[in-house]
Amino acid sequence: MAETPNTGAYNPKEIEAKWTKEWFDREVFDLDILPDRPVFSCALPPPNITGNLHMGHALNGTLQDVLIRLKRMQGYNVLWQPGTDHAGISTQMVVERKLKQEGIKRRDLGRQKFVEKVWQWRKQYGDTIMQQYRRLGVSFSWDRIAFTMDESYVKAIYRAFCTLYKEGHIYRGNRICNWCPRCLTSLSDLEVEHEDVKGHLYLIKYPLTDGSGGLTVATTRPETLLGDVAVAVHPADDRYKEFVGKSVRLPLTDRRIPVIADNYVERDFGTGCLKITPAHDANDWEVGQRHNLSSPVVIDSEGKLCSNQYVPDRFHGKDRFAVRKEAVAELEELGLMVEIKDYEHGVGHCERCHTVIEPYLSDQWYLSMKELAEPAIKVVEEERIQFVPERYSATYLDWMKNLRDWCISRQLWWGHRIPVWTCENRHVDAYETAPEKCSKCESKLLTQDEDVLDTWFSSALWPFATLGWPEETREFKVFYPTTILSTAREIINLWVARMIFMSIHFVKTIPFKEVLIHPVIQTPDGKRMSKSKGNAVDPLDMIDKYGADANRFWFASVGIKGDQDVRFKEDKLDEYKRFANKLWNAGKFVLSQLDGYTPKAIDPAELTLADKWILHRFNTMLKNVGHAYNEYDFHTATSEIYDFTWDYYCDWYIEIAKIQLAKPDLKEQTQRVLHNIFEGLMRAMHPTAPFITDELWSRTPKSELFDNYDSIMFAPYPRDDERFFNEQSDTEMGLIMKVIRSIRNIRQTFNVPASLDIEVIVQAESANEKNLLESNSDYITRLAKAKRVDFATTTLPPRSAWDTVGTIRVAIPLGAAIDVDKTREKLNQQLAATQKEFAKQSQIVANPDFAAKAPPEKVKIITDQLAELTHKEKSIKEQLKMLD
RNA sequence: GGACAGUUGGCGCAGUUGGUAGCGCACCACUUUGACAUAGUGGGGGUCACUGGUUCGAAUCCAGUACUGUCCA
Repeated sequence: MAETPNTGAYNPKEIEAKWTKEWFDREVFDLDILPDRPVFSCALPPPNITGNLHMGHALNGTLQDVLIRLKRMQGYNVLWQPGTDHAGISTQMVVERKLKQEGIKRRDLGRQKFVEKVWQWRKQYGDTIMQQYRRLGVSFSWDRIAFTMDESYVKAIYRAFCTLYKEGHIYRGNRICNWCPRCLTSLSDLEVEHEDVKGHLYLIKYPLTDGSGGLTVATTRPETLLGDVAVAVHPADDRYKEFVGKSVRLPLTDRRIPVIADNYVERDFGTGCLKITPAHDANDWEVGQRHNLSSPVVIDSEGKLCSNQYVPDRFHGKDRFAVRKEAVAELEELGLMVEIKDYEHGVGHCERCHTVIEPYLSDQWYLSMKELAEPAIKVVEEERIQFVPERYSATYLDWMKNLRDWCISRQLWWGHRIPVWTCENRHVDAYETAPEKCSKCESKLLTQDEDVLDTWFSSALWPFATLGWPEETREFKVFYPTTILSTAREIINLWVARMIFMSIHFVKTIPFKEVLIHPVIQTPDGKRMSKSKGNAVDPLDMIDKYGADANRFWFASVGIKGDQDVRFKEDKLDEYKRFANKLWNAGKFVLSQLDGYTPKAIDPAELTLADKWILHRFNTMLKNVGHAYNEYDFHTATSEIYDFTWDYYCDWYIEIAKIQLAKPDLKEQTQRVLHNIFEGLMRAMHPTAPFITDELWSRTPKSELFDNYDSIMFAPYPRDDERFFNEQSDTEMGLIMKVIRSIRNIRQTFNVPASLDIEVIVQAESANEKNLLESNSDYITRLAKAKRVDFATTTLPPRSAWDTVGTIRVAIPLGAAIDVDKTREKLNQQLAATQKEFAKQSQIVANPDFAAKAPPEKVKIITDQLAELTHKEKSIKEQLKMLD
């Protein structure tokens, strides 16, 4: 029924709806742990609850599902842990925006009410992406969907935090952090996107207080000069040595600031004089610390100029960018602006809202990284954790070895509130649950820290917190450490690294053994897909249009072993849609031929050449697919299956099977081969295309061996069977196929109508080849549409169309119908090609070094080819002569 | 600025130890034969980015250059 009316074409929508319902009704995805089985597990990188499924999710979901389904079929206990994270900033933004439409402001609502609103939103929309994943057919352990704000997960986070706090790894620091003036929160280094921006380099003169001239500093941010506390030069810079120790007058204010010497200054940059603004630049902060300088704040948390003694009244409360303009104008008027150059430089932007980051001096919580990083570096260096492709371990190690402390606090309301309480006597401590009294003085007057934890802090515990840690659950014992983690490369530092050091620290083991880094899907012209640019493709639209299996097939085809970037071309989905249709129709045909057939194993003794050949091809394919999956080479696995199905099974074997099925003595064995391969092919393909294979497999008759399997997804994954490898059949069929193609070629070249029965003359010099072709002439007559093949004629009729296959001549006597000029033209073309090839080959052989240095088997190949070419040339010349 | 990757017919890509360049789409021609026109059959089309090196022999190995992209600062 799953067909488009009147056409017989495959209709994926109907099949996908049917099986999705079936799978969920029967709860086939729920976790089931069976005794004495090997284990394969992985955790889905938790998507954000505000998110929608994008191409990256769909790609990564497909790759993991292929592995999970494969391992499940291979008899493993599998766990694929799904779930979402609470996405502090994003979710808060979304809910704030929604409330704003209702005219409600977050601060008016208050923290508790606001958090309630977020929970309401989460209940209504927070599962959207998980529902979208269903369309892809992924076999998560659906009964185990986790969320980083689940009660048990929260426990894990507070356990982790308190442990790190008590060990001294977490501390509070007053220092420069990345601040988003729109989100009003700090961000970690990794949440800042650096982007090249066309700006200016301003050269500003700071007059010396002794009246002996001035120093010209270079800056991209003149508005920050109000917070300057020094001008720095390089200690070895002869141009400025004499000024060190003097002071300058800060323009736009009356302040005097010193000239200092510091190695940090790059002599070649700008003028070699650097203004130092410790409160608004991370590097300046370091300089300020070294020289014991103060750090006046002149820009507030909202990016406006402060109303304080450092800022002239006229700038109070004005936006930082407005003040930049005004300051530049004033400096020009004062004659202190020496030069303004165009200048392109990297500027940090908030990853979520794209506001320009303001380096901001504030109190934040930090996780000290040095001790935690060390063992995490070791496990990758010692290859206890391996990256696939391997090159990404360098990305990881590079970052881990140059790690700064991690700012883990965020000034948000949605998230895990930092479990640190301060009592009335200023005793500070961390508590896993809300304390009744201070741990030090027993005071009952305690206040909790206002900040929440970075979402990535909770995600860092994902692989073990979802398994119930710190409880020793059964799942934890069975499935941890997980087997693989599959993700995108931009997440290596943000998430993968953090899971590794957290797992080592808390669980004393690695979180996963291999990290699979999949490619990034780009637009057709190689640009990054992004929702805001409007060039993103919605995978759900693609599933609607081409079917989930076609999409999965494409995702698998570009999997891990491929490039690091993949350009999205809709044509490719169409190709795989057509492949699904091809499979569907082949299935229809095969199933229609199985009336009255009882499944039986194949007896290798009772096979025709074509049977042996297709079994050889099938088992070769299975072997290659097995190897490919072992290496996470999804591309090879996919193309092996695709090529076997279309090029060998459909194009050749099914056509030959039609001949054999018509012969009573061959019918049953042909059914057997047709059926065995088709049934096995469904299982081989199931991990990539679960919907169509489940449908076709469910309709395929099966032997009692399969009675124990409820669904194809639990049936054993097919393995190659040595008994069916048969190279000889491959060589022999290859020759027959070449002869058939040769006849087809002649027919087309000479416009012999398909309806016209023709006689074909085949002359083979080799007795073996002759016997082979003769005993399989059925294949030739049927597939080349010949009335009869004549192997006996030694003298060819003069007006024949010819072709050669190795030393075999293939001819069709056309009599008066032959176009002599056309024949001559074709033969001359062949002659030229043969001679060209001959020249090329003989050049190789003519080189004395070739015979001397090349391995003998290679020499033989070339000399054999040369002999064949000579023969071919002779044959063509004979044919030409006959035309005269 | 540092690192990584890519460059093969019009387009998207394969090409595992170096040994006569393949696939899909598109293109041209023929075919509605009873699994499939979302198909079948045949055909045209590439000095494998450039330069140099190693080698009897290089798309393949090495070095450099150019362009494109990604990650990190």
